Amino acid sequence: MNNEVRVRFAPSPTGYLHLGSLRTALFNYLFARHNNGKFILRIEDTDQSRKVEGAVENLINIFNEMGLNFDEGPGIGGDFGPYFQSERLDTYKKYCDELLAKGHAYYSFETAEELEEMRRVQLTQGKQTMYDRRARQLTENEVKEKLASGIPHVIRLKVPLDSEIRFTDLIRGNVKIETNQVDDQVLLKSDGYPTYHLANVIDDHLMNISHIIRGEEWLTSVPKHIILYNAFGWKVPIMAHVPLILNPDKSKLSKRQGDVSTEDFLKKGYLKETLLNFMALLGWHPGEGEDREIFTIEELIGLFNIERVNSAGAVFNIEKLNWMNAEYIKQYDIDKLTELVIPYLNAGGIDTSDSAKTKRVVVAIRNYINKLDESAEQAGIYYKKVEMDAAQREITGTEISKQIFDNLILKVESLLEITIDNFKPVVSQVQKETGIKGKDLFMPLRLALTGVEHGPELGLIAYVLGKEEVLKRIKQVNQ
RNA sequence: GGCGCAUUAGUGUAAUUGGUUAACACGCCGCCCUCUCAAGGCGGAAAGUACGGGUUCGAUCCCCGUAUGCGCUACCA
Repeated sequence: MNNEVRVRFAPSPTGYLHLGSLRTALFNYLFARHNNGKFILRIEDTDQSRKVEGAVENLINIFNEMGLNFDEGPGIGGDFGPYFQSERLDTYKKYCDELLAKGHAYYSFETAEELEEMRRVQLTQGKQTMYDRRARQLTENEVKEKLASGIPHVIRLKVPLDSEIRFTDLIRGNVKIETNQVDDQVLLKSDGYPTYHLANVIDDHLMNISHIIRGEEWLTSVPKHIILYNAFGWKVPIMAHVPLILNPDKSKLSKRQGDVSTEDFLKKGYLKETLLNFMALLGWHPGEGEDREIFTIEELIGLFNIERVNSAGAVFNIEKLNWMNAEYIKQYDIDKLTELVIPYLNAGGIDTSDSAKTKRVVVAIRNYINKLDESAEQAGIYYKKVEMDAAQREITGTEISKQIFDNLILKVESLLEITIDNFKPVVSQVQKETGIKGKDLFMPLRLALTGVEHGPELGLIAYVLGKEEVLKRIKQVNQ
């Protein structure tokens, strides 16, 4: 027996990665890495009606992009494959037969309509809606006959009655549920595919999963799983059910109220570092005395502790996400950032072939954007032609303006080049020498350089345009 | 309806597992910087810990009840 930590992320391939799933996966990842364990991907594709083409490839791509690497899974390999549940049907069948043989499961032959009718009646009687376990009454011969005549059937879990299941959740503590509340869950569907509950338990056991970290929506089905583990005589993995992520109105985070897919956030220009950092802190905190909120993934791994995950749902606050993303953008390595920004610039119709200028532009705009898709808009001013209307031309044409321009031209010409912070002192110098200050000084300059009355600080603009262009633009206005 | 889980400023969280003026961050407001817009700096408003009972010398923290929210209640996961 070894104590290796092995956790899994087990999504059903729905076509995109929900933020809630990303966080669940992240918690699994952090937990695995923190404990030098293994992080496994298993695809739960047992619902044939919900199959989505290309979903698995897409999923794996996103994880690669996010830098969350699996140790085992589809396309990666591992000793416990296959990692698609749809390829493990024989295994489920075999274990289901074992359950049948041991009397922990039974055949059931109701049609969908019969079940619906049963539920309808229960509802009108104000009773709990669950399978009334009627097929438990079938005699051995009746079952044999029905089987022989080819009536479609499912196999159900024979839940032990009048007892109680207790378990400990790493996040929630002790939970207790009476078995009479537990449905005789279908284990094997009439199409021969297992339900989540059966496949999940068998795979977690066979794949040596030590800890199950998954969404809160599974909490109430834990008793079914425990009954199964017990029926097989298997050890129950340690459980941790993480809280849900909520919309601002506290409902479960859903597509109706905005984007929920990780891909969408990436597309808008939220950095993967931001997303990881932010999602980790949504419902988790490293503990007392820690006021930082910006963490690298390595730091998160070092700090992570599943027991410190909060047990209440957390509202997804996009304002704070924006703030954090802006923080990352401001600190990011400039070359890497430039590389990331270029596609957004191009998408906005900006030509980035002058790579030196592009980099200067990124330096200039990084303090002004929350996410990368705002880049083109912010950068526009650096690529726009100077066009002034009559009123603006009047400002740049005054005697005062001419004085400023003449003075400035000489100074700029003597500069080797305009750097990020040497233009401002030059303007101050002009101010001293001409006695012109404030708006009178800056507005003519701003207009001459950009043709616009608002914008980033002049020093930045001059830096991006460069010495040559600055002189050219001022001289053009100063004719 | 039944069962389960949750509940600290608008939001995310903290509070040495009973003793603090209940802290930090986002957001908001104001001031400073300043040609403008951001960024940055400084400051402020904002919860008496859902409510009601206990236990205790003392409860955000432990127990019970109520309310509210959410989850589950499928041959979906």
